[in-house]
Amino acid sequence: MIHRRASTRGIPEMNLFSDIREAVIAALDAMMAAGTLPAGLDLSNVAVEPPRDAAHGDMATNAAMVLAKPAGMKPRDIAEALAGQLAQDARIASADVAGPGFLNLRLSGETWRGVVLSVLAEGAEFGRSNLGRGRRVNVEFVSANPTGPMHVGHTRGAVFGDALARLLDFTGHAVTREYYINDGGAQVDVLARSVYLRYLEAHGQNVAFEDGTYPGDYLVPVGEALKAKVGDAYLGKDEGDWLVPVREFATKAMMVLIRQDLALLGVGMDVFYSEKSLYGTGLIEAAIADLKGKGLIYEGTLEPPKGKTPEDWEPRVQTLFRSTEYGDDVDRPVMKSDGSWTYFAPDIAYHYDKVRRGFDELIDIFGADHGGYVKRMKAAVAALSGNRVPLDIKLMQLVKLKRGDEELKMSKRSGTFVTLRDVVEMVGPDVTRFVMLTRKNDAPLDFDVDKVLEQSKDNPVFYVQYAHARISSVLRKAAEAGIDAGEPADLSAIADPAEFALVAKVSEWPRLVEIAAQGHEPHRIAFYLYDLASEFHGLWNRGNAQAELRFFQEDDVATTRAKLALIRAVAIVISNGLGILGVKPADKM
RNA sequence: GCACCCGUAGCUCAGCUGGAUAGAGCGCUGCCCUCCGAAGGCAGAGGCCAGAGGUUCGAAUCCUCUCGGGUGCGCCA
Repeated sequence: MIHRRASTRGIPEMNLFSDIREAVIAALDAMMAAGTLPAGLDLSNVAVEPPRDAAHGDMATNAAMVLAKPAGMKPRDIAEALAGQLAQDARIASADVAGPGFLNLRLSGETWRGVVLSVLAEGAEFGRSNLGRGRRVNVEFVSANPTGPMHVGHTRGAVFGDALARLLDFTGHAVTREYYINDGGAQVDVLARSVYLRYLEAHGQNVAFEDGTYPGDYLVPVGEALKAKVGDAYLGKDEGDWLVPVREFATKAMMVLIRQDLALLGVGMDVFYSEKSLYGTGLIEAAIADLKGKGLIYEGTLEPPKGKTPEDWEPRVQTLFRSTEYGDDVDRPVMKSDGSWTYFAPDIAYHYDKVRRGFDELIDIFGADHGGYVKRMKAAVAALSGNRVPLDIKLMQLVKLKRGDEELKMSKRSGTFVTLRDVVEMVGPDVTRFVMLTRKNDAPLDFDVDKVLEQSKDNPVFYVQYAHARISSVLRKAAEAGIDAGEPADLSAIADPAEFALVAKVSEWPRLVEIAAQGHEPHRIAFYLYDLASEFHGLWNRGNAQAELRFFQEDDVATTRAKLALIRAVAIVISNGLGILGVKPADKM
């Protein structure tokens, strides 16, 4: 029987690996109590994992090897004794010592059938856990400058951040999704001037887009809207008369655009946080004062970087943050020599505010070109929070958009780039999301718009969706035949090793989710789903040769119902996994 | 010059916080569709895990150094 415990949310959590690990720990405790093992051993390194090779059984524990040294015993002797102790557990069919001291466990058929029932009972909750214990996590992502529509590069960060947020939510964290609007710097002035040119254009004037303006025609309607709003009020006026209101108008328009883009992907934010809102409220000053109070702000002069001295380098005194105290390579300026803040200062203030809002953990998702920024940001958060709040920064590598061998290049100068909207319109949100998550964040990603639409095995999106669709198809067929798949059936027809192997894969799901959540690695979900789909398709294919492995058994309702339970469990996991990735499962292809 | 990321099969990449004989897809080779749930299936070849030391019972994984690729490096956000 499967041991279930209630989480603090009252949700039953079936996690076979932690269940069996508990059994192993209990057995080791019993052995210590009986004197078979020395008392007081540290068991924290004892692990129960799926073996790499299925021939080694269903689960393996390294207990004997980890404990050999502290116990002063031979690994194999410990393993033998542990095997004897575990033999009393009804869930464990056999325990064999192998290799240097692994204990390979084989679980009973009844255990696997119990897993199927648990999965059906938990349904959409299967795999959900209280790992995070309600800790408050802030995930800041996208944060694209409000100067234009989102492009492919932003898409990856958006999908990653959203999937990570869903993953953390699924594992019991209280997640806030946040977008930092960089509306405080020179780039929004450039935006304002560009919109002003479009505004002149809307009034029938001929304008030239020089360097230092944004020539993209996505600003044409913004210029027209501005005309509709203010008429000719800004015609022939000095920049000083219109810059501020146009900037505000344009930024607002861009954020509407960006929200629409995010919505196309199914990404929603809880908070949009304006950089500009930090100025004039004393927040920056307060953040810097906080650091100053800790002795981390001083006036000083930086050394020129060796080997790459800028032509016009002159030593100058600046206000510096002693980030080297917290592992950075050099101290960083927070104030320019003219007394205005550097971009780093509002960033410090922003993170200061996040800490003050009471988050237990911060995650920032940046583009890879911000790699040089990681250490100072971590230093700032460590200093501001007194090392209380961890900050994890995920750097997103580039996306190379391709169509076959042709690379779809983008050029910011000409104003032509492949937008998020382009991609979503070409392949759809689900495919976009899944593909963006089939690589680790720190590995570059090739996105081939032809390949991702291909209906074949080497396209993971299709392969996973196809598995779900096949299951739906069998369930439809069963329904037509009047077979009720709803009630838990007698599952004794699930008995083939190939079926157990599929259940074993299903049983890994809660563990996999935890690993992915702890590492902030949503890509693991995508790879797992591919493995699971592969296992399922494999069983399906074996049904070609062995009719008794087919899920739908013409004249045997009891057997069919058992097998339907099995594949429903698979469908539940696929559906839950896709849910974390933000992808809708397909019922037919 | 310094910092960060990366280096795994011909190609594109996984590798579950240190486990057993390092995996998948593509490509390649050989079998397999009169019928069966074949938008495919089975099998095989292919690896000095960039290199060298170190820690450990045990290293692709941790540490040090070297080589190679990418990114970044004081009044740009």
